[in-house]
Amino acid sequence: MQDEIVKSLKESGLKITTVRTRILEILNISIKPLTVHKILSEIDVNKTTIYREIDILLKAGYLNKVDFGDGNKRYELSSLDHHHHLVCIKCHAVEDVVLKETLFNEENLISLTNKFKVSYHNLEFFGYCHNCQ
Amino acid sequence: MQDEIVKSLKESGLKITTVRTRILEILNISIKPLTVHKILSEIDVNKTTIYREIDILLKAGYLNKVDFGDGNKRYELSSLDHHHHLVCIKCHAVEDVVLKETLFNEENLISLTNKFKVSYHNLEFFGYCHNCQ
DNA sequence: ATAATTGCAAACACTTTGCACATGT
DNA sequence: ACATGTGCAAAGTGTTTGCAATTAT
Repeated sequence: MQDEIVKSLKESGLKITTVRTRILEILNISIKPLTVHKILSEIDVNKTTIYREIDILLKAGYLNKVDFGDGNKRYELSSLDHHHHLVCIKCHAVEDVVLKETLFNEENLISLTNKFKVSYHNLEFFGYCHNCQ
Repeated sequence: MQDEIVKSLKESGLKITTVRTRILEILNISIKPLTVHKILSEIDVNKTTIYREIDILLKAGYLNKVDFGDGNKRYELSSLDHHHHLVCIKCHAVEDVVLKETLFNEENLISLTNKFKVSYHNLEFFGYCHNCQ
């Protein structure tokens, strides 16, 4: 694991355990956000531990929760550049996409016209990937 | 219930039942998308019936599923104009918002550069409402 | 040494299934 | 009459809790 992350974890009062390291590794390798179920299948560990660990990593800011609206929560590293996902309705392939226009202007408009201070947003696109069209 | 909807329901082979009518009424009155739990608290009906009914109405296209990422699925009438939500992280108030720039252009770009045909998207904003800032 | 981490069993919450009965058309 | 809708009990999933044992620092 990268020295930076190790240092950051220690500063958060988090120990460098096998499970913690493996979760971060698995998410680092994965090209798409993973469910608890998937992570569990990759590590020989009790499910309670995974749920607790993900909670810790989420709260400490290492992970982002991603929701594809299918009833399964997914997680990805928060260190990735800001991006959204293209989720294929048919084969469930997931691609990343970076918007040409950010939503930053929209968020500013919302702040002015709705008197609502936007902290973050969730945006995912659903449709058919190249192979499934 | 509006004649239009009654006609539409009948054409879909769906009967005009008390439960069905009440669900549509409740969602019509509500200013925000509702959870199954909330709908159940408003109607004296078995939970199984609600789950089944929402599934039917979703598939028939009368409802949209909305996800605020808190683990609870919410539903709203699909007859509403296309809009997104501003969800307050603190008091959980929900406002509707219509973007000045649609995501239509982005979806076209995605179609060209990613060869991915977008069918729909999910977009919700999270932050602090007027009162909670 | 001691605070953080883990496993296990049990509890919880949400959702679905099978089947018999009831209702709308 | 008959297809659609409903209630009930039970089963399925995903997630959390309490507590005792273990591990990293």
